[in-house]
Amino acid sequence: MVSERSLEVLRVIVQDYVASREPVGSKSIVERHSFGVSAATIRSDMAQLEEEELIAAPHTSSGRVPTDKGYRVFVDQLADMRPLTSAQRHAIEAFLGQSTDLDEVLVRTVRLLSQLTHQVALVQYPSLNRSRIRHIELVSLSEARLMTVVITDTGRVEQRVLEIAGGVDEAFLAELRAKANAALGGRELAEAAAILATFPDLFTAEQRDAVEKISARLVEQVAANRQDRLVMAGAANLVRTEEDFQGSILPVLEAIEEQVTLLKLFGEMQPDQHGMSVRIGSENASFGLGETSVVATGYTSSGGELARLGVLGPTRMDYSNNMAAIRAVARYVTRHLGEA
Amino acid sequence: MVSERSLEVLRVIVQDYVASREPVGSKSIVERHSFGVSAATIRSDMAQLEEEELIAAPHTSSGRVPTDKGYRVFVDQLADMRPLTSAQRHAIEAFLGQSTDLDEVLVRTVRLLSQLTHQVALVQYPSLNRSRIRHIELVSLSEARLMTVVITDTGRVEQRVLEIAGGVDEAFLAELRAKANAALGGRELAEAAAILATFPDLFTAEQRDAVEKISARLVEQVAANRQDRLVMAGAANLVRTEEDFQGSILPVLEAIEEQVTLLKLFGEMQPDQHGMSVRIGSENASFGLGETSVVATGYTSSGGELARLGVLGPTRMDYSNNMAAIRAVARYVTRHLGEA
DNA sequence: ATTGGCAGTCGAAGGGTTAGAGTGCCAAGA
DNA sequence: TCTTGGCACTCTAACCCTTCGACTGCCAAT
Repeated sequence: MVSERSLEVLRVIVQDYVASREPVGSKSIVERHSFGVSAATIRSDMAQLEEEELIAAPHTSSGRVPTDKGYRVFVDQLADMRPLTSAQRHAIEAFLGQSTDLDEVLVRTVRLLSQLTHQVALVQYPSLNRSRIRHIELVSLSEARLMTVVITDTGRVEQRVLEIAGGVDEAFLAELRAKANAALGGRELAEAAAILATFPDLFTAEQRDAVEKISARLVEQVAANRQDRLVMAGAANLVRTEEDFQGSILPVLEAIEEQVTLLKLFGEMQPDQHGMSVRIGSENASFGLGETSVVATGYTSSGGELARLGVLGPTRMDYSNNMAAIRAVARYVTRHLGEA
Repeated sequence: MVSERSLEVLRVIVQDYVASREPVGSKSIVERHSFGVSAATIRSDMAQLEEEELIAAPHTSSGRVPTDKGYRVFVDQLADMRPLTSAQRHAIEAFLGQSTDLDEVLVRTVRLLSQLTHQVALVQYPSLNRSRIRHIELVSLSEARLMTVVITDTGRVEQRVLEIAGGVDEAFLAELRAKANAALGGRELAEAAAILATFPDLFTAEQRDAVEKISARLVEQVAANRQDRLVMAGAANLVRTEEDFQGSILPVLEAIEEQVTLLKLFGEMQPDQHGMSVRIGSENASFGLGETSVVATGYTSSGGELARLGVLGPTRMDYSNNMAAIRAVARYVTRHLGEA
């Protein structure tokens, strides 16, 4: 059992260690904080914490360092999400305020987040399942090449190129375009596949082949969930914190470039009662990221839980600050995208 | 003056040093290569090279290492661009063969390049100046928000969102869309601004305000040269070669994320008679990249010199292999995009 | 429960030595 | 004039040893 004061000691150990990267000793604790007790007393508290495996010693005669379990307790029980400074709020406004399209919003968001947290920032593309189709465009690029564009009410534009042997004529394209827009405009993406399936019947036998091909492509395009992509910024911060990684940051950088791993990890994260998810060190071992922590939350564009955004960095990170920054940014992005 | 054999010695010093990261000594040269002379002779050749500042000694009694000037001579006079292995050619085919739209081609290209060279790969978005407008789409997203989409014959889609106070009605939008497509379809992007300037006169006084706003946005959109963006992959390779950087790789990673610096650097590069550009170490000092080399070449999509692609890495890199890989990939991409 | 005191432990830092690789130079040979 | 073997010299990397200092853990006293 850990006493009340012991938890307080854990808190300052986490804070001091995060701030200084030096193992924290009992003496420096009584110097820097006013516990009103002596170093020996702090030592016995530290013995308790060590008993519970919340802190550990790199070597016998050095200060103590939080374990992953210690960080976990800190995040769950001790971390206060202190509100951002007004300068920070101002930065968010200034940074995101003038964005035009979705891509731009995401890129600016991720840059902002990496600046606020000094970590690698990640933003997942929003899911489109609940969006509705605004417009479908078919453009012939050349003899045999055709481009299909789907525009949704969330401002997302999906484009594909496909080849049609023998080509298609403009009149047919116009007809298909008109029918597609009439039938699909305003519908949710999820409905599109069923509707498109009936399309070939609306055309003459000789056109049917092309219609089927185009429909198939549209279905695929509509199903292509952009949630399988994420935007990243701040890789330089990884190098800056390189010393916090026991091994090399190479696997971490590779995971970031792969994206797949991170998307899976994002998918597994369970939000707490404040909507924040934190995964710490060894909790990510199955992803080969046993020395990194991920802090994330969800954001929504127009209706429904849509996607996640957060940061990734060494276990030794400023959780309080990062959680606050992420929450603030997520709220702002949600508001900004919700205006659509 | 450097003798013929001295240059040959420079070549093997570069090759061996690149391969082993160890300073090269006269003894190891006679062991690994058959010059038919003794170590003492090689030493006098090395004295010549050192006199010319083509090689240097990290400390008095160690082997020699190429200087930036030495790499320069190597690249200009000694490097042979040995053709790729058939396995490598095969990889290019397999990797790029199935790409659909432009974005996809670029992303795949940059990944491929980083794999072939083990360096950070960079691909600049192609210039659109010579492309022609295929289609213009105006979509009302909500009361006051409108999306403009410009599609070009190179398969590029540019989208913007703008706000129109008071909104616009569908009929007007349809009219504007029709007129815009009639007037701009098939025209080069460069011509668009002039044509759009005449647009407000075609509409009634009360519509003019909205038309002006939309036209202005389209002009901006058409002028927005995508050449100011680049795609990047293989940052992990930087970490892998970290020891080749005297200082830290931090400024390099930052430059990569900034993009602006690299685009300027790309812009300054002068192709040699084979169309390849190589900038070595201190030649990039003005960009804060005095320890990195950049190898690049141009590629074209449909007509005209369009954009650049290449790799960036430590001065100690395998120039022969990288130049060959870049040239091969650029040729393939040019061919692939030219089919449009 | 808290405290001061004290012995004990361990890593980091400094100094000194050694082994080895490599050069530079020179005088002799082709 | 170029090449060669020999040899003295230089300098680093590695190793060991010692010292210094920070911290803990324990204990007896409060």
